[in-house]
Amino acid sequence: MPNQPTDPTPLTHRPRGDWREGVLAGNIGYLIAQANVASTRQFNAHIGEPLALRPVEYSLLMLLRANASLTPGQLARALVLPAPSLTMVIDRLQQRGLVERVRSETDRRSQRVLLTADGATLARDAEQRSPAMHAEMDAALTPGERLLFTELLRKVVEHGRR
Amino acid sequence: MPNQPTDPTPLTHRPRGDWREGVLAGNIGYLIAQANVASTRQFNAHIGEPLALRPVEYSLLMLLRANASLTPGQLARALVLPAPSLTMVIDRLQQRGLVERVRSETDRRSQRVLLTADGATLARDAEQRSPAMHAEMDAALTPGERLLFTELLRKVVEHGRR
DNA sequence: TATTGTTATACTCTATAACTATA
DNA sequence: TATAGTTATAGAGTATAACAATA
Repeated sequence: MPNQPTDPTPLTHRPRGDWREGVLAGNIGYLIAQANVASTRQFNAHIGEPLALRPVEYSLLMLLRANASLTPGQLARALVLPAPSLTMVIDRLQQRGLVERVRSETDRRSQRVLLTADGATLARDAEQRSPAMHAEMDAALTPGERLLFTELLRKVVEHGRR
Repeated sequence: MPNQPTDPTPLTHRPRGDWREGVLAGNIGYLIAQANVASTRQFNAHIGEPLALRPVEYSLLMLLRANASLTPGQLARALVLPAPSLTMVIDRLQQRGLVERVRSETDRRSQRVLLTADGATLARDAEQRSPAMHAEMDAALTPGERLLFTELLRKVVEHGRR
């Protein structure tokens, strides 16, 4: 639980360094964007740079690890990415030999994306690095807070989906 | 408080639509990125499109509303933006007549950025639209959850700063 | 020499529209 | 006509290095 000492100064007037945040202090969108910067930095340090994976590439590998194979359409929806962007992501991963595309026999328009052996190895490696990445985030939160935070994020994401 | 009915299915194996999230379900970075997409959409609907303001431009105006004037250096640090990016943001706002740059008399290298009359009017308008924007986010959270969420985000951001 | 801010440039990310091929 | 996916293209965001002016 967040258990701040009660500071009578309104959040909007509390100085952070040499400036005041004003209404931004309570602005969820602003805070989410800032948190996104921080967590992206942590991702890059622990997974992105060592394995040469971008956040979206990592997410895609994790999805294929959990689902064996998915269509580009499913991946686009899961990652909230427009289809053309997804095509490029898959192209890159395919060029690196991490995923392959297999055309459906029954409907030759559609295809399934799946991990190659190399892709599965890299995905496993990436997954094993997750605890180290989370350890850094966990330094900011107690275990209880972290669980709470995850649930609240899930609610916001779920509600924001359309 | 998040008060989920206890579902014995592990988070990683719960299907969302026609796929499973796997380890991403508990991945804070992934959730933050998704939440960022949702909140950016809400920002654009309520403030960004009606007032032709990008998120960073809105943030900058709110900071100037709270601080009267700031140097580009302070703004860059506050917005976690590299200096050249900030230059371009200020350029745009200046061309629209929303902010102006004033050179310091004592140290002619530095300058102060401040709102013009038009900028102050637009900033006030933008601030008045915030409640409507937050109302949408609030539909996903109870008032208590929202406060909690804000505090947790602040902790993560604070800790991720460097 | 160090600092403030800008210019130039490149690279990534994202979004839209138009297209191909199947159905 | 509708759907799955791709190509082409443009715009926005972000990062780095080199520079000008001032201290």
